[in-house]
Amino acid sequence: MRRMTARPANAHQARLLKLLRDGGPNSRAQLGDQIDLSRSKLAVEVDRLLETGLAVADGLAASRGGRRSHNIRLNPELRFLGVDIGATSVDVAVTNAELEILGHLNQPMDVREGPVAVFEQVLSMAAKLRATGLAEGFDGAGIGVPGPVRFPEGVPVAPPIMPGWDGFPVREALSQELGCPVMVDNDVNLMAMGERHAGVARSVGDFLCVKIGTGIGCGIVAGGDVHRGVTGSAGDIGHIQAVPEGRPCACGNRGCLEAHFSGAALARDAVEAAEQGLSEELAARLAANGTLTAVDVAAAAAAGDATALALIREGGNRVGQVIAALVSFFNPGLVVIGGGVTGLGHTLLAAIRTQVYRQSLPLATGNLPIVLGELGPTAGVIGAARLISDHLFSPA
Amino acid sequence: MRRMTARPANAHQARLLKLLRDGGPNSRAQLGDQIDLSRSKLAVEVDRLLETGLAVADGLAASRGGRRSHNIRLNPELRFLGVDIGATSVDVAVTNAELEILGHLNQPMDVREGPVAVFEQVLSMAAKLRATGLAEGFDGAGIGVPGPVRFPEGVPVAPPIMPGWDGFPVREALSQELGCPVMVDNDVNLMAMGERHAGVARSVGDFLCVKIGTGIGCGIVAGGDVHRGVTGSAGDIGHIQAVPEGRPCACGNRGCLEAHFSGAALARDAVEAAEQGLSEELAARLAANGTLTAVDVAAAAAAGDATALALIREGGNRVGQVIAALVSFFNPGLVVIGGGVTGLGHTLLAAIRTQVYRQSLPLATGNLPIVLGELGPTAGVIGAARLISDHLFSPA
DNA sequence: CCCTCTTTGTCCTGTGAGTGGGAAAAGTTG
DNA sequence: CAACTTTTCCCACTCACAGGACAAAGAGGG
Repeated sequence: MRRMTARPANAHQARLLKLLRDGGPNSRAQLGDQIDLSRSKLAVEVDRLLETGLAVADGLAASRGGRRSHNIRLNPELRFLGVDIGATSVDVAVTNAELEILGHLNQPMDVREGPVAVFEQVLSMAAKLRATGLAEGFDGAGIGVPGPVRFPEGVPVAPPIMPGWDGFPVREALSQELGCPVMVDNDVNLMAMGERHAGVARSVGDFLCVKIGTGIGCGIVAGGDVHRGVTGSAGDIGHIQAVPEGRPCACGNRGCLEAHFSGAALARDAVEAAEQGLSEELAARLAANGTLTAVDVAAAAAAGDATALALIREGGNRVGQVIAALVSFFNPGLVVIGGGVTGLGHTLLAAIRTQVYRQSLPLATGNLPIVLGELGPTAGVIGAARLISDHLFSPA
Repeated sequence: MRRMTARPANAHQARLLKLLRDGGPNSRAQLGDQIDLSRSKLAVEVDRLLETGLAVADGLAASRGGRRSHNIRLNPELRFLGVDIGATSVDVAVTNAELEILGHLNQPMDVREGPVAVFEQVLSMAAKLRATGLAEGFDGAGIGVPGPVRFPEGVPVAPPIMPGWDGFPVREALSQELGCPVMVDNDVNLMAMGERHAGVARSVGDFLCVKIGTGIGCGIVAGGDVHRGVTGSAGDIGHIQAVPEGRPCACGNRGCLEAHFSGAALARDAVEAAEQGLSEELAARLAANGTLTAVDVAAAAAAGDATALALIREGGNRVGQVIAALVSFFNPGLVVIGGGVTGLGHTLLAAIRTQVYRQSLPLATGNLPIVLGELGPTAGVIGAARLISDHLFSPA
């Protein structure tokens, strides 16, 4: 099949495509209810979408008391690729035009191997997904990278944890390789977009999405749009000082949040506790695997291990303290916690909530839910698909 | 003269009005260069503005090499009222449609006296300005209050420092009294809008405006728009914890930024230092006036008093630490420092800069000016006038 | 099964916004 | 005074869109 090359010709068509994407198949009449257009104009625009192949007819809709309407849906053969490059692993997924995940692969991998090696991996994963018959090609791809991105150009800038990526033309290179349009963004921003599209943040216009993985970052959504800042580094909260004169951090300062709590810091603390004999549970796991991760700490905590619980609580307090400051500043309507350490679950959440509710003013916290992300590892790839579909479903 | 009641009938007219407001008198041809409309259409819309009296003809423009053009300007009889209610004083100013200040009054006053007493004062100041012949009436008024505001309704909500104002229908009451449209916002947001309209932040789309007066607040401008948060309390950074287990604050917590550095805290510290005999300069001023304010500290510092300088530096460090966190989070293109304590000048600025440049990542601080506000006490009233003019110069 | 009512889809025309060209008016420059 | 510019006014033409008329298709009642 030839890939779709059409783009909406005007704002109406773009609007219709987004309605179909977010609301699934719809009858012409239902579309008419949601959009402010005369029936004649609507019919013309829908016909154009059918002509260009962006949408297709899909049988008859149920009757609403009169003549039955024809259903319209986005072309079911459209395929988006969502790529979420984390610090230690890559997620690649294929979605249809409604951003439903049709296939999803995850592989451990170190970003520090550099863009060339990583993209080789990504492309082979994409090829594997294609080989299963899920897709014959891709109409667009969204890529998330764990660092700041100059958004318009799709180029990482000065990424602390991924040297070698600085200035690498990710967007252009992948667009060339995949033969389709590509958009690049920070992985945390994509997670926020994912949760907003299909997760807990559906229909919330102002919220924060804190991702605690190997590092810590924060997606900022203001007025429905992602705020990226002037250099694309907005949300980079890992190096906010959480502890005056605290631990040294890789960035050269002391007391950075990331140095005190993150997947990496937690693992280090756990190993230390195990070696000092503070926790049998952790020691046993260390002996078994030779190493510890956040998952081990979560398991130990679930088993009631006091040391593990204390580690989580202390970390939660640190993060909560920073989030409390951000809540006072930003006054969001929701805070979503996501990333690798969400396995720590309720213990972590409780510690964070305690800090935030205690330290921020009642007006800001009064009706502020602080919840775990709903989509887990798929948030990033869904957000990536959403990014490119937003781009492609806008007037050219 | 009857007040203008016309409003722009469409987006083109609104656009033209804003061009005339921000760019001053302009010829039709110059307007044509700035707006994407055919000459014929432009002529029609300009004529309508002239008909409704929103704009007037204003002589001939200089020739650009051919026939001379007629100048168009906003009706010079339009008057906006800008009101900036601070914790301890009120500013009231009259502007023309181009937001130039024609008259400005300032009076000490305590907000805690409640809305009725304050508005009596404001109305009498407005009447005084009117009596000078500057205005025969007002076409709109913008009001800034020192606390969170539910923006669409123009009602203060749960303002910590102004009990008695909670839920008071400021917008409606003043609209009734003044007989013109009124908009209400947080005073810090208005300061940000003022600096953006006519001060250092001209043409900066993403910046923070930190106002250090009796308390501390922060105006947030993202993508050219003020971010107010879901409950209108965004930017309320005075109660972010700056010192773990620090001084008790009126809010019930400990270590709030505001408890450690603000006009009020600085005055308290200065008195304490004077009484302990740490500073002759401050002691002399205390003896002379019976009290000390930020102005005294500034004067003492200017005279080289070591204690005063130390107080300023320490305060600057505290604020700088918080701003550093906000810079990491928000990634602004500019930070403006304003409010009553700007008299502390370079010493304060240097302390803040040091902290921010040290604690935030280079990508965020690389090209980040941190400067004093340019407009001083007029920022608030200009912002207020801007607020109402933005409202009135939008399609109805 | 027939009749009426409702909903959906199509066609057609009127309207108003907006564009673009040309001519007249009003300048400047040499 | 002639040649050239710029502004302004006027007019015809295009285009998007609304809204009504009408046909098609189905539901439901007698």
